Amino acid sequence: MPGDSRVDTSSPLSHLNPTMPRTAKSALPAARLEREKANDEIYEKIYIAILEHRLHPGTKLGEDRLASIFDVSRARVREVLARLAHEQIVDLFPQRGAFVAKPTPEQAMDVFEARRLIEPAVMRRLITTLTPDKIARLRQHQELEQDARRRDDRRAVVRLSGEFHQLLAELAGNSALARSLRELSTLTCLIIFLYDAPTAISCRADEHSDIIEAISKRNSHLAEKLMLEHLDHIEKSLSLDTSPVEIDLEAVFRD
Amino acid sequence: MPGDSRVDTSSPLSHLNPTMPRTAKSALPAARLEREKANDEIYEKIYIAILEHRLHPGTKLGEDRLASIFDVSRARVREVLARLAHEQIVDLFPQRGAFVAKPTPEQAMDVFEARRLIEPAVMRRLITTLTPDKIARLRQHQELEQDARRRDDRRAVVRLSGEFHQLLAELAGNSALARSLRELSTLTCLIIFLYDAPTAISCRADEHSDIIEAISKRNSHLAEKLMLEHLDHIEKSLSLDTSPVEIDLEAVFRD
DNA sequence: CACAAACTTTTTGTCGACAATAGAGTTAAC
DNA sequence: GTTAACTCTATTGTCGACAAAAAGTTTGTG
Repeated sequence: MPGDSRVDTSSPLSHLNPTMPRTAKSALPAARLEREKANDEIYEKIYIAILEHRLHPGTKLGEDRLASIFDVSRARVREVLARLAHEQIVDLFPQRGAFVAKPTPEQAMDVFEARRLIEPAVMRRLITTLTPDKIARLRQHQELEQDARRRDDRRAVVRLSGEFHQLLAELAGNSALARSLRELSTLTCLIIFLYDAPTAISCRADEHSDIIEAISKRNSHLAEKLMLEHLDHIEKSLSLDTSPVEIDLEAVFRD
Repeated sequence: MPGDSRVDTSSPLSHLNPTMPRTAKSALPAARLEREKANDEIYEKIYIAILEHRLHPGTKLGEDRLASIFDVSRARVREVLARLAHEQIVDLFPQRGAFVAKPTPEQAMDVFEARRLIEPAVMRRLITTLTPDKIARLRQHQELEQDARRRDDRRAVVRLSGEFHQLLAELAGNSALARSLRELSTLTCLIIFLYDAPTAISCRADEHSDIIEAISKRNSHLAEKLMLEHLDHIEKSLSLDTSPVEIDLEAVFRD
């Protein structure tokens, strides 16, 4: 769930601080969740649209435009855009508005380097804390993905591929790593759109399956190796060396 | 600079997308920066206050209160609080307001696990890209820290200790890792306040110096080892096993 | 005396309006 | 024909006011 509405009921040490609501009334009223949802829904709609490449990097997200589309006030839209901006999904230019982010090649390389560091660790942690339930959830997600592939639904494939990695991190059980990987994963979606060499398909179909297999056999070494190869395949299929920030028009038309 | 006002002038591929401002007029007008600063300033004031333990975890941050303190409208305060909330520095309870975050022991352990993963990688990267300028900046920061120690300014010491790790990540040159580490570092400040065993001092004085020494000698192996030990020392000085979320009052007074 | 209900106060959520600025279009001058 | 300055429009930034909800207070009852 992306919209992390932190209605955290577990507040430790609350007895120490008089400013906290004392009577922690267990589960929350749920009535307000509907209110909250309003904002989260429009957040998620934009988020998904971007992940699925229905909204291209660089496109402007005008406040009034979105406000009338979702039939809410601009203030709500503004809040959502701020959230997206903080997650680096949109760039916010002061006095100019919000644009879907366009990670630079440098950023892209940084993202992959970070993923190569974090994801093997996620594999290790996931395998040491593995349960049948977790394997089931992975297989379940894998079916969704293969379904989308069979339907040739490119957009869903891209999104689900990203979500697969997020799911791995979530199941691994380290909130900090999961948080980081979520951001890296969404950025990767943008990067793939911007730099994917048109010939190559972003993710080979069975690599995720292979990884799940290695996990379910608790073969940590293999799982890490497959993950690294998987990340390398994705990065190799990109052309990050091209188009350095500005095309030198003079050079193009010289002589 | 915490307030990441992304006035990114480098927009690659902008020629591909007609919705982007074409004439990228080099450096930005600077007049608006003063406007921006207004918000960033109040962000940073609260941020620093929390890092320095002048604002304790759990304290309520009322909007009206802050608005009159900083003499701005509530809307500005709201925006800043949203930003802090996204960085997990404050918890935002719907319809109730903003409170300085109180990471749970589980979160705390996750944070340290993530740091043990990321920071050695930061050491490696920093050393492979080391320049005299970077060493100078590290030494410079180190002096600030020792100064604060001499003055016995505990608050500054805590903050500067955290910033040291952020500086390392920044100098290492990977934006994604730097971003993650920034969050982890600020969370660590909160964690230290909540769980520091009162006997132990949070950071031994010379550990940072030792790390800088290892870096300047380009001894990656040693730097990584020292960093891991440093993190272990911090974590060991905490009592994360105590106070599990809720004190069982009945058990306390039973028989 | 304790507990519960109703009322009051305080605080947050939401919205619409106004001011300020950037970008586009237009006109004029060279 | 190209460039420069100016105007005009559309969009963002900012604010104050109103509505809704929670916390605090008072009152009444067992």
